[in-house]
Amino acid sequence: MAECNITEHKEKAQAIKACMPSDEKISEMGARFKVISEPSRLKILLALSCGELCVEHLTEAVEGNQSAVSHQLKILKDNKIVKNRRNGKNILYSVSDMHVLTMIEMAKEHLDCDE
Amino acid sequence: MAECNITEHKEKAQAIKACMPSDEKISEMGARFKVISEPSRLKILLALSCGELCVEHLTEAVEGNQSAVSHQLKILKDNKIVKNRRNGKNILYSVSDMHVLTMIEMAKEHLDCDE
DNA sequence: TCAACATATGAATACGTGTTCATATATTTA
DNA sequence: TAAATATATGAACACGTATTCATATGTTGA
Repeated sequence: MAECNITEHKEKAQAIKACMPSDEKISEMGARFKVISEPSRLKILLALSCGELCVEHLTEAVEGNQSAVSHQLKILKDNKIVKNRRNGKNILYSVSDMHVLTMIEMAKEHLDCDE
Repeated sequence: MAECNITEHKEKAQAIKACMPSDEKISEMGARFKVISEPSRLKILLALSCGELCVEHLTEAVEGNQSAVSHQLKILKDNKIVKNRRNGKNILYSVSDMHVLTMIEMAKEHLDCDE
């Protein structure tokens, strides 16, 4: 974070406003977190972190139903967090954004510490 | 992540199911991301990352209204992401969970790379 | 104790979104 | 080409939740 070391209290708010990212950038950051905040999507990503999977096996792995998984995969794909490729009748999905996996891993470890 | 290197495709789903965290743990992880996914809360945390602030100045820094900021602060506090202390008429808030700041910082840097 | 200030909170509203059901699209096999 | 299989998608519904408004609570100073 940029430096915001002001002495005056009232000016502090102004200084912070000045170094605050744009609303657009904040929205983008939030969107990123929101995508991985939904348990159903998180579960899908945890499954895909083990490697490429077709929708059928993925659905089985997360114990969901096919339609719901497809809907969530679309959201993940639109957000460029997963990618897919066709293989015969199947479409194989895999994680394309390793950065989110890192964050998920961090969150997981953080929880492990608490217990 | 645990090892999931199976050769058989169908068994893969079973293996992934076996090493999948519990639904409860997944929900907790998701909740953690959800708290910092809302732009208004993200903005508050970015402001507080510069140091302790009272509600009034915080409200000014994020250009919000007092009630909305208070509501979001309650959510952040309930989730143990911020803490507060009274100082005369004012209540000063600060970040208590440095781990989320790290993740926010990561997300911010990741965005900076794309542009 | 009263007035002024700072913060919190309850209720109402509006809005986004995850799930489900039904169905469409696409690919392979017979 | 028809049937079977795999995946995607649109619409309806249900649900959570952020914001706003009005007001309550708590603190200080006169």
